[in-house]
Amino acid sequence: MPRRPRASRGGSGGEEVKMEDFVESMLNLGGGGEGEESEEGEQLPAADAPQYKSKNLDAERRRRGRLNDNILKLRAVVPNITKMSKESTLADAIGHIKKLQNQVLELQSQLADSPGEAWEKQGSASCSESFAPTDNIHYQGQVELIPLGSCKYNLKIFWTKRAGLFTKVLEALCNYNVQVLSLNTITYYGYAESFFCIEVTGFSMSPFAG
Amino acid sequence: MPRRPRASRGGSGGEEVKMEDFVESMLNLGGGGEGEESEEGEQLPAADAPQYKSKNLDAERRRRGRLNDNILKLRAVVPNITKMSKESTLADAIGHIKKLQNQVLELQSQLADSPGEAWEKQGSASCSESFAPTDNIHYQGQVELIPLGSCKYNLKIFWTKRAGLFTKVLEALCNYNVQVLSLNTITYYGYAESFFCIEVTGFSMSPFAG
DNA sequence: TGTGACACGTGATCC
DNA sequence: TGGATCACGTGTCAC
Repeated sequence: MPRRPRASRGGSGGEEVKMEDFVESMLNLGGGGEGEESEEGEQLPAADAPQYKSKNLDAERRRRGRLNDNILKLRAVVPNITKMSKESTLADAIGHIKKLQNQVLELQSQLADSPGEAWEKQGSASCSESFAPTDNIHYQGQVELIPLGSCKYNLKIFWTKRAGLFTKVLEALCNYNVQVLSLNTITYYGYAESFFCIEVTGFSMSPFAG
Repeated sequence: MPRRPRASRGGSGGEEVKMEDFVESMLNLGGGGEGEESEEGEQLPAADAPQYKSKNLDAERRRRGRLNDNILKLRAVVPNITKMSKESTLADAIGHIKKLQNQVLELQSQLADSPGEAWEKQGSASCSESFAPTDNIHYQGQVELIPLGSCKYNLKIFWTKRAGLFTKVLEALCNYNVQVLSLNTITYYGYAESFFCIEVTGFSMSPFAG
């Protein structure tokens, strides 16, 4: 029986007065106050008293209104509402939040997947948040080179999208006898980030080195 | 005053009995039931009556418990809890759902972003759901070519990731005098999808065509 | 008929 | 000391 933390037991003798107020207000509400004070009048003569409002009656009303407003707003942003009840609304909101979080994780893992299959192990920070285009950082170009093995590197280039720029980068790579093993490019709002997994060889079988 | 739809005014004469039950239960609760039935005994002699429970007392308790459980679970899945209150919990949940939905939309637009800046207008279906790696469809390779203008195309290739394969594709493009204007590649769980924006020219200034 | 969901006003508690 | 929040038991409505 963990409930019922009532029964403060130790207050002054004023409890009966409060109880009487409570009973009176309940009777007033039950009677409605229209015209049938006949039965109530004989029980409690203060039937025409000005309602004996509790201290926090309207505050509690406001609080309930805010809570219900939030329940309504929550019901507005959750697409799959199974039942029009508070409990179902909360349960659906919980399920929707979990589904959205899984979706975000999946999309981020798809975006963050890199050619070297071990990009994070190289110490490069995961860039889930810094990718937001609302960051007011203006890059003209940013290059990062991370050695992987003997001749392998991860090349990370951040730039502003421009037609023909990608070809120039490939040209430059070819000039250094670089072979592109794999490549990821993410473009968003005029920016682009490319992750090359490259291998530097003394010679090249590809016609690019011609 | 839109509230207070009470005062049904029209019930039978059994209202006093219900009110008495209510008052009695309130008094019993107020006393706590430990040992000080002295004052209550003189007010209502039915202090040892079996509580005169309302019809739906425990049902209401169960309902409240479920609601609070859901509030707790909701508070568990929302990361940014500003205040430990029901209202703030709901408000934070609403904000979190909105943030997650915006994040999902942004990530999906990043994934669906294509070099031609108008990939969707070419009739290619938006692939937010079919990208899920849990789809048990095994591709050996899939190529799609969508004409954009006079000499421009969108080339869409779906393959299984393999080292050196990307170089072979670039070789093939070079053999057709194709210039890569821009490129998006998304890799996930061993699969890769590349979106080329290419231009076919009779000659090429890039060294690839050598 | 009765069962569940709600709104209501209250007392208690925390700051 | 008030203001805010909460749990409580009730009456009422709908199915």
